Amino acid sequence: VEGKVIIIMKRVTVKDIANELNISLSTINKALTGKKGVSEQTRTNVLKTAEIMGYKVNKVAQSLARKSINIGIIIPKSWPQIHNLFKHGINKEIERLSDYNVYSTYYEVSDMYSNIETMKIIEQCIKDEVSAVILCPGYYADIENGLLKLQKREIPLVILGTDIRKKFDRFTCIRTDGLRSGSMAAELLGWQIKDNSSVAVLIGNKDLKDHNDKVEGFVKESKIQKFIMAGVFEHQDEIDLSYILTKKIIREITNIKGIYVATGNSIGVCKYLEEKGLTDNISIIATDLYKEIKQYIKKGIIKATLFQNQVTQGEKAVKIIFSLLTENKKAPSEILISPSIIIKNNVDFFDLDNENS
Amino acid sequence: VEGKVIIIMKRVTVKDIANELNISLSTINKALTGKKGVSEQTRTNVLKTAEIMGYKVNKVAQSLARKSINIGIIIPKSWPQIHNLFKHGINKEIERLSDYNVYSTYYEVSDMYSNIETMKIIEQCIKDEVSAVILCPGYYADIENGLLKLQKREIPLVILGTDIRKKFDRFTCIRTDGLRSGSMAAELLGWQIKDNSSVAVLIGNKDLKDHNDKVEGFVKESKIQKFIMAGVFEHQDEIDLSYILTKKIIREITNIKGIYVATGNSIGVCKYLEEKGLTDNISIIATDLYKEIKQYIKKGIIKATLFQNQVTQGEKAVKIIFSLLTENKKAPSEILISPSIIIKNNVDFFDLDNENS
DNA sequence: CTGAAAGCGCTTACAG
DNA sequence: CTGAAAGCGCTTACAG
Repeated sequence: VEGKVIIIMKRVTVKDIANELNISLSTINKALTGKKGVSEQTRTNVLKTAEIMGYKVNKVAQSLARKSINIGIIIPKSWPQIHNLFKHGINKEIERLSDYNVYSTYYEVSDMYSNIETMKIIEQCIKDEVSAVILCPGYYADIENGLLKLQKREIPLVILGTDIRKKFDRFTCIRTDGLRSGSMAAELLGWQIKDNSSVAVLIGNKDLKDHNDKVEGFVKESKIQKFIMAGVFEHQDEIDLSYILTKKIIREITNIKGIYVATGNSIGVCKYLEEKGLTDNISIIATDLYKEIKQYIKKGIIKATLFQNQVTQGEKAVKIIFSLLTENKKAPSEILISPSIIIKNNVDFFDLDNENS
Repeated sequence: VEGKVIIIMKRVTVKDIANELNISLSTINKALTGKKGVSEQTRTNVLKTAEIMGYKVNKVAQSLARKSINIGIIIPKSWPQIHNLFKHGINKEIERLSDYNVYSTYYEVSDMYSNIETMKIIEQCIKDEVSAVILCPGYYADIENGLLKLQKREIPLVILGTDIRKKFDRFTCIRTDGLRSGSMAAELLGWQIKDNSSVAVLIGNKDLKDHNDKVEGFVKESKIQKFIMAGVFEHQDEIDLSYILTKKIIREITNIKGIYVATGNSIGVCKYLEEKGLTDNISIIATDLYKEIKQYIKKGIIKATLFQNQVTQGEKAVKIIFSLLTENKKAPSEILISPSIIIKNNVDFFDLDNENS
């Protein structure tokens, strides 16, 4: 038939290389995987020949033969609404890789501020000889020593949802793009409110780069959208605090028409506006998605939310570790993903208990 | 450490079942995979024991041992802007499964209306003994006979982007949820235009269920958003036609403030409005994403587009076929996915040449 | 209908 | 430093 295109991958195997060079399989393997016990000359030779012949390791055969990969996951017990999403993504991908001889060990820390505890757990991971570590988000500070220990043992690390200042080899941060998230919020808000209205932004903590990025992106786009940025407020991810802050904002800012809540903590804001009957006058753009937020979207109180795809982040973390460990494929030190825009008419697609992508 | 949770998958293998029952491996295999050459009693016994012992086939080992899987892909040569996205998704997933002994054969048809050609190609697929078929979108009619032939030979089929009337076993349609897409478009438009403005909808063809669904969803939500639905127009996915239609719409509909283009063919609309300097007065919600649409979004002429995630659809198609063939896991006959909302500030995340998810 | 053997492409002790 | 052998968990001819 005209237009038929067949793509068959003629496999090049270690055996082919062995035949080509008249060397044993074990030597080939040592050379290819960087293990000791081969002369530098043999190694170079094997590597070069493999390259020329177009050899690519067959991960399927490899995982059948090698030892297990054990991924350690450090995760705070607090705020399960969000952390369970990461967990779900991680588990989903590990499940998918279970035939590849991959499993996981979970280590729980009490809350998002547990630095000393986290340090201890990192040491435990090392003792347990985990193959890699995934660190779920928290307000981490002073855990640099722990990271250094992982670094020294060449244990790969992926940090989810937050950034850390230091960049190490074999360390990757995965999070949403804060700058873009902020601009997206302002763009959506701009469709809904008139020029020269006032808007406010609520974030968790002014010390976090991610939170500041969101503000910066928002401010930039708000100039284009022609509304007035009336202030940034810290709610420390406490519902009560955001409730009180909203009260203050409503009282003090004249002509306030929009609020952008840049973390998942938007419930307090909605609660206050609902109680005071102000929901028709003020548009809320929220962040992330869980049961309560879903309800506020359906009621039309939250107009849109920027979902940070925690499930996808969790999946990516496992994928990155797997290709680093099996193919020695290095990931960039920072991966910024795009938040998804969720509105009333697509919120039901995001069934957080099951599938998310 | 407190809170440590280890999950180790103790593997149950065919050997374990063989030992348990004192039967040979080949008999176990025949029973498990539904092949001929085992007594019904043995089969039942094996199946029951496997169930009880929690046996799950190791796909890694399986794919190392079995014959190749060859997926046939039928794809129109026309409109590469969109079809290349499907192709990209399919290739990406096949590449990921290449270690699993999976490859592909592409069969090209001239355009989206080539029914006779498509029929011939289906027969060619059968001759080539493909393991499964993926059919990329077109305005198919009268290809039912071909589908029946696949059905008779138990060759799984996945149809992308469109629906077919008949439902067969082992057949799956993947496409975006038309009803929701329509409502989403209306919701976004509702943020941007005043109550009682008029809006119009452009679709490809009134005979297609998918296109009608979009209209239906749009009409439903437009009542809530309080704007007036002034008409539905067919553009047959021709740029020229949509250009002329837009002219007609502008001339005849008073107070027109919004246009929803429900297929990828929005370029003609933008062109007309841009030429006549009407882009400030009329909001456009488009569908899908390619270079030209990207540019119109950046210029602010298209306010938002509902991207139908063709790449994801392609990936899903391959995944479905793979689990059907290797685990006998049946997929539903219809899979509706959610379109992604793309606006000015997140359009750059969608780099269609590389990664899309 | 049932079973013994070889092989898929790799890795891993172990011996030389 | 180099190599021969066994094994990961399955499938596939082939023989009985």
